Amino acid sequence: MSFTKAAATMFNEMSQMIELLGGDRFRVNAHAKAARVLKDTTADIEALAEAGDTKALVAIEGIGKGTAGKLIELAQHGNMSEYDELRNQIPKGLMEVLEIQGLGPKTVKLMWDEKGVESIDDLLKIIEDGSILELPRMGQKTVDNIKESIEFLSQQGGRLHIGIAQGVADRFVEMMGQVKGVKRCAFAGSLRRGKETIGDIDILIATSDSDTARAAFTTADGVMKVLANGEKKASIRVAINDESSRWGAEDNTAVQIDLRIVDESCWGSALMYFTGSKEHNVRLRERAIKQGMTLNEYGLFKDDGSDKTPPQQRGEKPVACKTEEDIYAKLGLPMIPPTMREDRGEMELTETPRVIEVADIKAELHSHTTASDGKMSIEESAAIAKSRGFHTLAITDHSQSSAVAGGLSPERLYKHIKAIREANKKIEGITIMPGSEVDILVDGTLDYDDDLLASLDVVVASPHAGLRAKPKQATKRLLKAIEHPMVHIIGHPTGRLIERRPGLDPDWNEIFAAAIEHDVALEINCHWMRLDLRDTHVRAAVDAGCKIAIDCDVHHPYDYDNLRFGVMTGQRGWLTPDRCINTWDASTLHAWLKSKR
DNA sequence: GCCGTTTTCGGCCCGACTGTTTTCAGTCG
Repeated sequence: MSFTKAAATMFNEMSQMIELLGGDRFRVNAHAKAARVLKDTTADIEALAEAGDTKALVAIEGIGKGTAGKLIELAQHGNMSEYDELRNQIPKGLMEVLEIQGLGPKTVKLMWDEKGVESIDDLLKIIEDGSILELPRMGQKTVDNIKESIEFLSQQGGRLHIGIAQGVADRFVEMMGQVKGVKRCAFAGSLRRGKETIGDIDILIATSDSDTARAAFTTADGVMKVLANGEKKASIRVAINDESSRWGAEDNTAVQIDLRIVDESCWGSALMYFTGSKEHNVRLRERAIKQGMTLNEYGLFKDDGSDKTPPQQRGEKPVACKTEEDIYAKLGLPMIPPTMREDRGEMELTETPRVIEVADIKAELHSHTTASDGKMSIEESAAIAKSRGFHTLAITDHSQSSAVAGGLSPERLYKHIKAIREANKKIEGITIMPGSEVDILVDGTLDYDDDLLASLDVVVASPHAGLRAKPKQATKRLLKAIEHPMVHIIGHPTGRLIERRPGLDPDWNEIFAAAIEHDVALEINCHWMRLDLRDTHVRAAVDAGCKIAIDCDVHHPYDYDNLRFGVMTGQRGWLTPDRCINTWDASTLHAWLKSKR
C-alpha cells in the first residue's frame, strides 16, 4: 500500500515544516502521530480515502477529522493542499539542514531568516566565512560541533540493523558490568524492545561511583568521540567493527551509545524510562497524572501538582520505583513486556497476553545445507537443532530457479530426499524431514511440479525474484501460492531486506483471509536483515486469525542464534505460542503437515 | 490537530546536558 506509506511521509514532513515555521507544537505532534499511525497500519487507507469514508478513518486512533480530510483529498485529487502550501514556503534543502545532529527548528529558522541559509551547502558557506558567529548564542564550540555533525551525516547510512547493534551492546554491557562500583548493568531502548533497526544504543547502570564508570565508558575500545559527559549521563560515538553477513558489511561506520547512571534503588523506573518507547512513556505519564501522580525516571510519586519542583528533589518517597512490575501495578496495568511498549493499544489491556518466548520454539522448518547454499551438512545442522531441544528439523534447500543459490534440479532433489530420509533413520532424538524452499515464480506458480512437491514433507514457498512488482500483481502472485494445496508455509512473504529494498506490498487483508482459508502459515523469517513478516504485519495477521511460522532460514551454524530476533518480532505482533506452528508438540505439528498430503 | 470515567473546550510528559550565558534556551531522548 504505497499510498499509505507516501501519506505517512507527507505527514512527517508537514510536522517538521510546521515546527520550522514556528507553528503550534501540538499541531506538530498531531501530524507526527498521524505519520506514525499511517506507517504502522495495515488497513487499506487508500480504499477508505477514495470512498470518502471519514467515519472509518476517524475511527483509527490518532486520525481525526483534519487528517481524514487530507487523506481523502490526496486519494481523490492526487495532492494535499496543506502540504503544497508548506512546501512552497520552505526550501527543500532546509529539511536536510534539520537532519544535522544538534540543530533543531529554532536554530535552523534563525539561520534561514538572518543568513539566508537554505541548504547544507549554504550553511557550510557561512561557517567558512565566519558570518555564522554573528548569530545569537552561536560560539566557536557550537560551530565546531555543527561541522563535525555534517561530516558524520555524510558518511552515515540509515539506522543500524538489530543483529549488528546487539553485538555492540553486548560488548559494552559486559565491559561496564565489570567496572568497579557497578551493581547492575543492562541495555534498554529500542534494542530491548526488539525493534528491527536501532538509532542508538542505550545502556543503563546502577553504581555508587559515577566518575569511574564514565571514565571507563568514554575511553572504551573504539570510542571515536565523546558527545556528552555529565554526572548522570554520557554519550559516545563508537566505531562498528565489521560484521560479516550474507549480505555484506553494514552501511554504517559508527553508532552512538548513551549511558545513563542511576541509583540502584530506582532501577525499575529508570529501566522503564530508558526502554521507552517515547510514545509509551508519554501515555504512562498521562495516566499517572490522571491518577494524581507523576512519573519520571526516579519513580512514581504522589503529586497534587501544586509544587512545580520535581518530587524527588523535594525528598518525596516514591509510591513505586524498584521494579517495572511495581510501577505498572500501581498504575493499574499488567506488566507489559518491553516488546509491546509502542503505544499500539497496550495501555488498554487488563491482562497481558502470554506472548511467545524463545523457549517455546521446538522446530525449525526452514533450513539449507551444502546441497544448495548452506554451509552445513544435514547431520551438522540436525545436531545443533537437537542441542537446542527441537523435536523437528525440516531441510528445505532452494529450488531449481534459484540458480545463484545452488537450487536443486528435480533429479538432485529426489536424491536429496533419499539422503534426508536416511539421515533421519540414523539420528536419534529428532525428526529430520525432507522439504524445499520452493520459489514462487513471478506468475505465482511454483518451481517444481505437483508430483515432486507431494513427495516432500514440508513445502516453504517463497518469493525471491520480481520483488518490485506492484501491489496488485504481488497480491495475485502470493494468493496463487497460498491456494496451492501442497504449500505449508509462505517464506519471507515480502522478500524485503531491511534498509536495502522494500519488497512486495500486497493487500494484506486478502493475504490473511486466504492464508486462513487454505490453512497456510505465514513466516517470520528470523534473519535480522529480513524480519519478514515484520512486526506490524504479524500483529494484523494475529488479529485476523492466521497461523505463523518462526524460522531461522538456517544457512550457517550461527543462524540458529537469530531466533531471538524473530521471537521478539512475534512478541511485537502480540503473537501467542498456540498460534505459532513451531511451538506445537511433534505429533500435532506432524499431523498438520501430513494433512496437506 | 486530537481527544474526553471531570471536558465538545481546554488541555496536551519530563529531565539531562551543552554552550552560551550570569539565569537559560535549545536540543535530545
